Amino acid sequence: MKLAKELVAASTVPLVLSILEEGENYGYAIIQRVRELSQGEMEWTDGMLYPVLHWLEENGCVKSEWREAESGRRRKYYLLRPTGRKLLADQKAQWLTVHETLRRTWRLNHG
Amino acid sequence: MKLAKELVAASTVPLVLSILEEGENYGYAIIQRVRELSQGEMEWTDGMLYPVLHWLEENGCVKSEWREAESGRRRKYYLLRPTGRKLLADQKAQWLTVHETLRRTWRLNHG
DNA sequence: TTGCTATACCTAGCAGTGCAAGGCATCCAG
DNA sequence: CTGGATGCCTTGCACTGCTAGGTATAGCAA
Repeated sequence: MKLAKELVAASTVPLVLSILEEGENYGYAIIQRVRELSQGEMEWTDGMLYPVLHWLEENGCVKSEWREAESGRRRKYYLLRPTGRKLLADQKAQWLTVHETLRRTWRLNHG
Repeated sequence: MKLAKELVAASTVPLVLSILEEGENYGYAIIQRVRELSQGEMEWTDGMLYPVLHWLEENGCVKSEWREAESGRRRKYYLLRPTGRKLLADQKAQWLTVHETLRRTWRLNHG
């Protein structure tokens, strides 16, 4: 199933923050985690993720650290900061508000 | 709570279609219905709704009929068509896919 | 050694569009 | 006769998502 771009846009920040809430992580792995969590339904491109990560850092929601993996590769790990936790809580609340609104009609329409 | 514009964008079409699934309706009333369903959390402007309604009609998802209300006002009623029902089912499935993805992380993160 | 795939990160630039802002008309209450 | 609620419509451009392109290294196979 191809997901509408609006839906992808709406879920990007909450998903990234949620994944970072699981623990520090780096860009490439975040994309794979999204694939896992969505059971293959969501396929992010790196070109859409990195700008989001940079934005989150600029706004104090996450901080980043370069690290060397055992493999020898350089990875930029992102960690959630308090501001990011607040943003996540807010985004979660927003999502649930809309979800409840939709669910209300779906229930009425006997879904 | 102010809703992120991405989230509003993502929910517009599914919400409009869901409301029309409840029964034929017209623009102005749809905006009020959204306010009701969201318990005041979502406030749509007509400037964002009408173009969506027109798009849905152009694409055969709904059809419209001008009617005269008892009040004497002219209203343009929209009714859901089979194509619109299909789109709604698809949008609903998409929404639930993303919702499940988010819920999975939230559950893991012990929300 | 050469080439291919997976890993890993970055950003410029512009196509595409959401929606604010503005316009029009009618009904009713005060 | 004024203002607010009802009711519909469209233009235009500020904004931005994401494509497309760039860099680099590890590991493997031919």
